[in-house]
Amino acid sequence: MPNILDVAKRAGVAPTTAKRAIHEPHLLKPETLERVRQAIQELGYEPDQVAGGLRRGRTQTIGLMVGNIMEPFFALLVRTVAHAVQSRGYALIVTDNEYDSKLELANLRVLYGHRVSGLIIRSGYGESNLDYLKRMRERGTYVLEIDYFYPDSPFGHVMLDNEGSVFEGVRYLHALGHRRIATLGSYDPIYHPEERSRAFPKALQAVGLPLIEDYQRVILLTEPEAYRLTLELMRLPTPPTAIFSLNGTEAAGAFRALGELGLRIPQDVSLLTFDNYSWTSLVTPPLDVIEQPVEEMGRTAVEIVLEAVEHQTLDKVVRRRFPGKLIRRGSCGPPKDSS
Amino acid sequence: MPNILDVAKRAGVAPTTAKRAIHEPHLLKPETLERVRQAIQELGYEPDQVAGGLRRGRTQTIGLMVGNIMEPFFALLVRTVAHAVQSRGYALIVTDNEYDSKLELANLRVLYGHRVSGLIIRSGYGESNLDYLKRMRERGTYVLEIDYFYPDSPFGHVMLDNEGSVFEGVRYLHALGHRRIATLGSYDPIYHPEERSRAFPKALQAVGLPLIEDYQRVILLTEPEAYRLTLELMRLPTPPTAIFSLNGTEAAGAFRALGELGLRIPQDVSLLTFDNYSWTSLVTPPLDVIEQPVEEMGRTAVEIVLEAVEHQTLDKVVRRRFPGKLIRRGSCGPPKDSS
DNA sequence: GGAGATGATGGACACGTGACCATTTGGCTG
DNA sequence: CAGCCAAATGGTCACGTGTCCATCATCTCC
Repeated sequence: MPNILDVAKRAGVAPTTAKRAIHEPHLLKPETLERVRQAIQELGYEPDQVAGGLRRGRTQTIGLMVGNIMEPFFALLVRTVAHAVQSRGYALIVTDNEYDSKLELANLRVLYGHRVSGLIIRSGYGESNLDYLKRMRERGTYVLEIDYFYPDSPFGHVMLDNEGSVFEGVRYLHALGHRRIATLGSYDPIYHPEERSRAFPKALQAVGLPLIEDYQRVILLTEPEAYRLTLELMRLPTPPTAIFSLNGTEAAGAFRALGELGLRIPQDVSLLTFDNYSWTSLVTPPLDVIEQPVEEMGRTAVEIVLEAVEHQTLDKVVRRRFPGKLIRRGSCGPPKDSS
Repeated sequence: MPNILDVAKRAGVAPTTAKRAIHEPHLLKPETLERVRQAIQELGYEPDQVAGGLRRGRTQTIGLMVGNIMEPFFALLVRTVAHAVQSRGYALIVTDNEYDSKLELANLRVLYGHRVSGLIIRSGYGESNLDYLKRMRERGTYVLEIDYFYPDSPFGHVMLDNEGSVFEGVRYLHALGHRRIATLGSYDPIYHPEERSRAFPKALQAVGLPLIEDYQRVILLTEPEAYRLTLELMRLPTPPTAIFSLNGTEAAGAFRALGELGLRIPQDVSLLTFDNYSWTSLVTPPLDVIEQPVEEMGRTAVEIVLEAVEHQTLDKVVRRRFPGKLIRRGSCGPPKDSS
């Protein structure tokens, strides 16, 4: 593996001059520059980011921790972030936490060990790793939360306008005539500290609807739990006339459950969900969704992180909100009986 | 950021002793070991992988290059590989090539710059980066191909048994009575050098069916191209009675096209596809698929790579094939007219 | 033509670790 | 208690780069 010394020797210049050909080529005489460039070419030299990272104190590396790479929301986020950092010459180390704070801590250690310059994190619930994140920042990593943030978090974040989107969804269903609306999972300060479920009661209040206690259940926002909860809800003596799924993963479980119960959408029950996953437009009927601008959020996150990293303003706190977009396709309609 | 020297000082031992507490704790007196461990704890010391990587000549890092992270096949692969390498103390750098060899080369450079110990790559088509990969191997990176491999590749690979799976799919459709079967994309040595499309004519021959030239079109295996090709095929004077989609991304385009044409599955046309993507079981009818054991393939790839890395047997070539699994759900049936 | 400014190039060192070799300590034997 | 050996601990240096400071050549100006 040739290094910069080999390049210098071959070009007949001092190591410093060779390095300058890479970082400050304008300082060199064109003729010298050309000689060095040729030597680089001939040897196939490529700078060792590891050595550079050691000297610099941080690597040209960004960490991205998501909830679960399999969820299309995160897959798209990974892709967008990967492209954005690559175009700036950084590499992306990807991990997930499966919403588990122990696994999260283990993976944070790995990222810290690799001295990532920046970290974009979708933290899990449960016991907080905020202390560890703070220490990472003290030691040179810029931290930005995405999609969720810890209460009292000292870090910036990039988020959907969850409250506004829930309000919009509830207004939409209310306008269609629905009076009995259920979300798939309700708020809980510890197990489910999520903005969407938290906003739901407020949204009902805003349109003058009561919160139906029977529909309130704390669950994980996964497909199997959403499946079970949907079955339970629809078997109640007075089932909801509309189901509001809090993410696209839940929606798959709900859709499956409704299908198995033989309920027609939207005649028997309306279904609205967050996340415009591609399958939602393939099923019958295609689903009404609230789309998140995932790519814009990802690119913004990278900009914030790299800006802070390159100016070494690690304490800068940036908070950005993005609006959701309601897409109507036909899975929501007036309720059967306006009881 | 405390380093091992700070730890040594605090524990009142020499640096070497402190290092041994991490790598060879059995050499230390239990009492000394305890003192060092306490110092590590108190300082919150964590080894600098960058410095270690420099000294060692390679980092505890594996590169994974996929075609497109958004495709569920690759998303699942990323997740599996990430978990597998993390459990062995490695970090994963993820990139994609969008099946474009120029982007691929740019990203390979990034990976090489970071001195990854191993590389798992799903290469794109077109101009080959084989030379660059060979140079990476010469310089210490173990290379393993996955899902596709270059003709004359000197590297090992982990692959589906594509030919066997295509044979199984064709036998299945033939047994149902189909005589006019089309794949979504046919073989081309340069633009589409893919095992599945290549195996298709042989499979037809094996069951005694002729290859219908009218159905042979070279396309990229993407959703929009599959959508267009499906429209074209079904508008032919003598359209196919069964469509064999070569991957799950194509299947979405085909399904959409068939829906727009008002064709009923499987009464008017049967649809069979590679990849058991989750949406395929949600649509009406649920699709018959050939499932790949993605997770097993990912874990196997990691095992092969880490084994070679840790024993520094970079020239070892391992080739593994995994069988596909046909799952029947109802999207394939007898053709309308057995003409 | 000499002083000073500018352009162009060179040399030395530190980043934190792992590998290797050197030294000290303690226990046992005769 | 000397001698020896193993156990335990210590010291030194190189990995390849980025940064800082130093040197040398050339040009300008009065």
